[in-house]
Amino acid sequence: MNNADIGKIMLEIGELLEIKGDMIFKIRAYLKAAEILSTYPEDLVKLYKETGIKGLTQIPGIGEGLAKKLEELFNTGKIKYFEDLKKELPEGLLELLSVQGVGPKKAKIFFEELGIKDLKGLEKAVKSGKLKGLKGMGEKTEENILKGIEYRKKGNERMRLGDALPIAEGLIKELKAAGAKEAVFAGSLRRGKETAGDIDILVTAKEHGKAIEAFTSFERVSRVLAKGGTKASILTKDGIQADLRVLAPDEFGAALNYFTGSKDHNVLLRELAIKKGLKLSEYGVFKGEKRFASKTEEEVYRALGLPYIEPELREGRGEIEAALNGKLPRLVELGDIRGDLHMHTAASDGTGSIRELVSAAKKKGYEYIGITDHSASLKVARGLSSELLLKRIKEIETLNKNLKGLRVLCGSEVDIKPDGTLDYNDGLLSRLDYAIGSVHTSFRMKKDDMTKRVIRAFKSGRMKIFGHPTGRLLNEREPYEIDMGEVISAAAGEGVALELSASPYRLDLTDINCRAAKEKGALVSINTDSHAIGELDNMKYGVTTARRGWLEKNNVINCLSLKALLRFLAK
DNA sequence: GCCGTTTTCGGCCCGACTGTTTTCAGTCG
Repeated sequence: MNNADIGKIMLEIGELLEIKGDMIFKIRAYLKAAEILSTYPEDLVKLYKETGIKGLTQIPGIGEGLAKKLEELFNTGKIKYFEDLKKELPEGLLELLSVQGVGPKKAKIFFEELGIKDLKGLEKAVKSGKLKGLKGMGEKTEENILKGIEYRKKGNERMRLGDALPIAEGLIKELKAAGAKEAVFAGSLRRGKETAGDIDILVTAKEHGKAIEAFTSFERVSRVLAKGGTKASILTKDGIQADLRVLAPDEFGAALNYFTGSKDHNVLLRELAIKKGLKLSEYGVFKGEKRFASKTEEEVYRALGLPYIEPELREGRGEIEAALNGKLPRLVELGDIRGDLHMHTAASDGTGSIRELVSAAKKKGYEYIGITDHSASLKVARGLSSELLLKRIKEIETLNKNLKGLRVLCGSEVDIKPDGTLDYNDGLLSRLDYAIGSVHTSFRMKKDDMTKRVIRAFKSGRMKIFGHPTGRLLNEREPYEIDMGEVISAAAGEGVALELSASPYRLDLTDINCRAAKEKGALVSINTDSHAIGELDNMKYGVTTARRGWLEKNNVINCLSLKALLRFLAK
């Protein structure tokens, strides 16, 4: 049972309690716990085994009551309270909550009045007109629920950051061209989250109507969902929803803060405001009726006695406490990156040549790059034979002699075989500048075995970077089972850097694991894993994710000078 | 159910919109 599973159980308990109509604050405690537990950096089962119930109550948001339920779950695999709830209310009701416009109250009415137990039942009931006559439900409600069910069926998954960001930037550009004074995106996109559910855009404009008109008639619009005096929603041709809000300049900062979120961050800010006898809303910070901060985000934070908090940190994961104590990290920036240590050429499964990569890296102002084609056994990616790799070492040696301002390192992305050995022999590995060890085969190993496999490779002393550590592909493939807590500790101990793959398909390490790495003293290497020249530009996504993981320059090996990096690799 | 420069009780974020109402509940972000 991993943390995500545990969080899901807490979520389901909370939602069932909502439907049941239990105390709102009890419900909130469960929902909050769900959020905290599912993103908790340590393996919770392990934490319990090592520290007992005390360790669990150390987690903010987990008190004695929840800790006991967790204990029961870990020991028996079940929570009686949850099982009883499920007897009372069918589990299928939870599906209903994912339909836009259906919340706990409606779900309860559907169950009690019509015996609806799941989504299918709801659809049938709507279509046969059974909702009419229920309290508070008319034609419009029926229509909306049907639309909601259709939308949900389409499998509207969240869009990857790398797909959503260019669309948002495109919309911003068009809005500015259409006369918007300021135009920015907010929401999870601004916080740099790995996926976005929609695109929130805020603008200030002289004429509100004009901005709305422009927004709803862009080329990329496929459908206008709503259009009013100050806001509008569209569906783009890429199938993502974009919401526009037009604001007065003097409320821009407060609105930007509010619409950037996260919800948890906002709630905590508001609680802080209350403690100070103030009120915070999307219109500003108020003392009584009087508004005294709203123009810029800096102003809003200052009014609450806080320094500016970077959007990537606004997840309600301790950033406000850190801000209060003057302990906010100085987050790594794209400009701090001095090189890219993971890229492929046409020799294996890439498309470019070393020379092309060198020239592109020079344009970025990099001091070094590492060429890391695949190793021999990875036949699907045309991994290099030992002979070819030896040739490659010589080739790069020669290249470096005539190269100014950039050093090319000769590395390899070496497969970690199922038994934990590396795919080239020791002698050959020792001649490389470094090796990235990666898992490309036998993804379905048991958690324990996978963890041992990787740690054994760490202990070889021949790999300096652990490539895309969890193997996930966003929206496509779940991570393989591995105990990241243990892996991160081992990485810190063995001097292996954990890769943060900047590929928008991976972003692996996750933000949460980055933070755990920082706390345990493991270093991170932010690499693009480029297979084509243009992919070198993906570095920004990696840096964003690193920032979400609270990483600073000194946590990242490719922020080191060449000299310091070589020292790290030689260790 | 959690939590404490409001500390073991009594708090727990704020506002808009929608659809159904005739003053508001439910849902959403």
